[in-house]
Amino acid sequence: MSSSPEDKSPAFRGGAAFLLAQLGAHAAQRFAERIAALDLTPAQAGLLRLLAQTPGRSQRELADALGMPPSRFVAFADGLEERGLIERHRNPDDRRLYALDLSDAGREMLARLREAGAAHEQQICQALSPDEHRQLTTLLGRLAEQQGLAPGVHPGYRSVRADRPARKP
Amino acid sequence: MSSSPEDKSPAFRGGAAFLLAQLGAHAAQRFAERIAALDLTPAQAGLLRLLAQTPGRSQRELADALGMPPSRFVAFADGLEERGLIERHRNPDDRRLYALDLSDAGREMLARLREAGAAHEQQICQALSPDEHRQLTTLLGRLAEQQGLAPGVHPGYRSVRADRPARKP
DNA sequence: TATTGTTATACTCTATAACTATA
DNA sequence: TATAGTTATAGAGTATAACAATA
Repeated sequence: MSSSPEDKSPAFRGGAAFLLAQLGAHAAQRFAERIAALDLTPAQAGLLRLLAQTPGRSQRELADALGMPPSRFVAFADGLEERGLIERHRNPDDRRLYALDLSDAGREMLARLREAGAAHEQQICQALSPDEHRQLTTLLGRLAEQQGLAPGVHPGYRSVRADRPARKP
Repeated sequence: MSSSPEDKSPAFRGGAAFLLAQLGAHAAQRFAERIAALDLTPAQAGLLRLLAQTPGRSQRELADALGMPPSRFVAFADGLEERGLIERHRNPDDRRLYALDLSDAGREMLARLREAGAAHEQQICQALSPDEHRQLTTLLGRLAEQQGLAPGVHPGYRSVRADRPARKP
């Protein structure tokens, strides 16, 4: 059996950058499947977390933060408002602006979202010891910081159906 | 200034799973930008690598490996064949099947692709020391193996325009 | 009858560009 | 005039399902 120059033990799986892309897509997909039980997409979860962090932001700000055009944000926010998870308040000082906030139901949903996130973290990292898990988190955090990535958002939020598990016919 | 229970030094960026999704999307995007100079998409690069690894596979096999429906694979392979990077050979034993292979030009392109991959690896991991870089690769490899990910392919290949940098109007 | 490759079509998602209301 | 939010629309990308050739 021949062996390429890339063939290292135990099995060559590509460099760190490729593994990041592969594992990142995998992790995002699994998370999407998990929160589908809460009837949420990753982008919706991202908005809820964003509103918990900084309440009262305008739709334009939030759309920018999520990387989606304002026109798409409208229907996106509509869905969450109809389900009673977020509230739109008119800004009395500038009546063009909405201030978006979490409702009580939204805060409850966020708590369930955090549980899902913790379970997800364990599922993805189950191959590692607690010490290795911490090492990995530290290394990844340094990479993210150096690459200039904003905490809490990732490009997958741009898509409405970002790795949605299934589709109803 | 208040501090949430998640707020650890130096700045809370989420768990390892979130960082994986974030960095993975980022790495995939940067790689796409880089190989756009070769006029290749990530999925096209994936096919070239797949053919280098195992030549002569049928379109159906390759479509399955890339996670795309056979119907879409046709136009996908057409593009690479027209550019002279791959060749379709009829299988004499079973005339329904094509055997796809790299052309000489395809092999040259693959060499440039490997250079791009190495530069990409350095760009993404520049925050780490050589030793940390190895640690990270090892940890990620263990994660990928435990999660059952096939070496060399990732779900982003499913999309034709997977994180393509720009679009011509 | 089953399978490979292919084409056609209908459908979803999307950005772009108007439009309104406020400033 | 400029900006926040909204709506409409045309275009791109997609899966599904039919199709032809071969087994």
